[in-house]
Formats: sequence, structure tokens, C-alpha cells
Amino acid sequence: MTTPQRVDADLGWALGRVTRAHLRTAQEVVSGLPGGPRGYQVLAAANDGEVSTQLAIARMLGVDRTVMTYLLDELEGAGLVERRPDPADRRARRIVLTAAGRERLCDLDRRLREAEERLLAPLEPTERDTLRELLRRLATGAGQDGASACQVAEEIAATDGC
Amino acid sequence: MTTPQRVDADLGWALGRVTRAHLRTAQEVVSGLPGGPRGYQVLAAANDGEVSTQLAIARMLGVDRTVMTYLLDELEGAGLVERRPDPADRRARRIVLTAAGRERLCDLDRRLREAEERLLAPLEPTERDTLRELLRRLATGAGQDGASACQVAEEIAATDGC
DNA sequence: TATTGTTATACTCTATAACTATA
DNA sequence: TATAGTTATAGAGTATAACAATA
Repeated sequence: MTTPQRVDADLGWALGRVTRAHLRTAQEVVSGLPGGPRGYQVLAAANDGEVSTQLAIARMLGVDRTVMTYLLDELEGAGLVERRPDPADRRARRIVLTAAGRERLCDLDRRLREAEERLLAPLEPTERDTLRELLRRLATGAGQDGASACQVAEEIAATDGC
Repeated sequence: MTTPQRVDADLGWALGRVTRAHLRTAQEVVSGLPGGPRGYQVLAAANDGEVSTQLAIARMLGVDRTVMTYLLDELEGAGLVERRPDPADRRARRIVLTAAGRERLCDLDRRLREAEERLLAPLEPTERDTLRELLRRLATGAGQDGASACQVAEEIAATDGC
């Protein structure tokens, strides 16, 4: 009962390949959006009110808080989001989508889903759902940033903006 | 039947988080190995003779061929691999593991598997196998580099060096 | 003419530290 | 003293182009 010692048996190898393939696909879909695929994730994170401050979004996305500044500068410059003072903490800023931002998010969301289905084409429909679910659970439970940024994922929200 | 528009419903978000978490874990495990986790993948790719030239390994790993030069310079300097002329094509070099390289690969492989199991801890054992299998199939089928680098993955080899 | 491997350069992304304003 | 956000700098990683050797 020894290990295969093959690259294609390595989880890191498979994760890297799939992630890069997804990234390439997503970059084409969101071309023109400030920040690329990460810019989309900022919009999506800010869209549900539970994760709205810059730091919370940064933790949710797994990036340093310093990158949020540039990212939000661009997204705000494009008129997609606004930085509003947090009434509960004057140090923090709450990121809210503008009407244009919500519209853009809807459009991107639809096209990204289509692109993802093409990426997952080698799998059966039920397998695609399984993979999505397993990765989602792993991403919400395996985050090194603590559970604070992940609590929002425990339930599939009924909020629906489209 | 509209889309949720939540970050945690985005495949790219989950892939990014899980991949980063895996990368951090792997970097600790392979600390000291030239090239880090990618150096391990080179060793694993070169270990099965089917993928042995620098270009084939680069495609298998999804990196540019120029990075293979630095990566192999370090691994060869550490005495883990050798560059041998390809008898069939004098332009190409076949990468073969030294005895030390095979030994190192065995050790890394075992420890990486342990680390991966810790990463997959939030999932049930059967779910972990499912995730590994789905990602493996996707990585071998979804590669943009064509099928040439992926043919090796169709069967679980009986070769076992440990 | 196309391909393998190498080298040099430039660019992007990220990490780190320092600073402010608030808590 | 600790935290949210900003800014500047340095480093790692990556992509591009040019080159030599071979097909």
C-alpha cells in the first residue's frame, strides 16, 4: 500500500491546472472589468451585505488588505462601487454596489456560469454539482483566515437581485 | 431561476481559496526543496518515464518552458535530477531522477499526502476520494496545452517505487 | 522553416513596513 | 495598545523576445 508517485496523483498539481484553466477562461469573460476575475469577486462579496467592509472582503477573497485599496480605487473609478463610512466604526468603509455595479454583476455572473460549465464539460452534470459543493465546503472550512469571513457560506441565501 | 450572485457560489473563488491553502501547506512540507511545491511536481513528473523531456514536463505542469531551466538548474545542483541527451532527438534533454532524487520523492510524497489529508479534513473520506478523482479528471481533460501531456493519466500505473 | 533549450529583460503580483485616523 | 485603511518599496513569480543547436 504505497503511494503512486505520479504527478497526476498530486492534489496540488490538479488544483493548479484547474485553477489556471479557470483563471484564463474567467479573464476572457470579464475582460474590461477593473481587477479582472478578482474584481468580480469583490462585486460578488460586496453584493451580500454580510461581507461589506474592505477588510472583510479581503479576508473572504484571501488577499492582503493592501490590494483592496487599488482594487477598489479602480472599481470606484469605474462607477461600480462606492466607499461609504461605516456608521458603527468610523475607521471602516462599507463597500456598496452602485446601480451600474449591480447590473454589471448580473451580467458577469451569467456569463461566468456559462464559461464554468464549459470548463466542467468533461464531467457529468451531477459530478459538476458535486465538485462545486465539495470545493465550496472546503473553501469555507479550510480558510486560514479563520471562520469569521466564512460564516456567510453556511446557507444558500434567498436574496436574489436579478 | 436566477443566479445567487454570492462569492461562495463562484467556482473561481473556491478554487482560489483551496489552491492557496494547499500551496501554503505544501510549501511548509517541502521546505528546503529547490523550487518548492513545483520542484516536487517536476520530480514526480520525471519519475514516470512517459513525461521526461523539459518541454513535456513544462506542459504537464502548465508553466512556460523558460522556467524549467531555472527549476532544473536548482534541482540538478542539488543532485536530485540529471539532464541526459535524448537519443531520439538531440535537441531535447531527458530528465531522470538520481538515487537521491527518488529517495527524496518518496519522502516528500508521503508527507505531502499526510498534509493533503489534513487539508481535506472537513470532508468525509469518500468525499475526499471523490474530490481528488474529479479534479484529476478535470486537470487531464481541461488542460489548454492539448492532450499530449495528459495521456499518461488515463490509467493508474502499477509502477511503484517505494 | 519549426522546435528544444537557454538567456536576458520587463512586467505583474504579492508581501512588508510605515503612516493616519479611529477604537 | 490595537485595528481599518492608505501608501511606498522590495521581492517573487511570470511572460516575452532573442539566440544557438537541431530537426
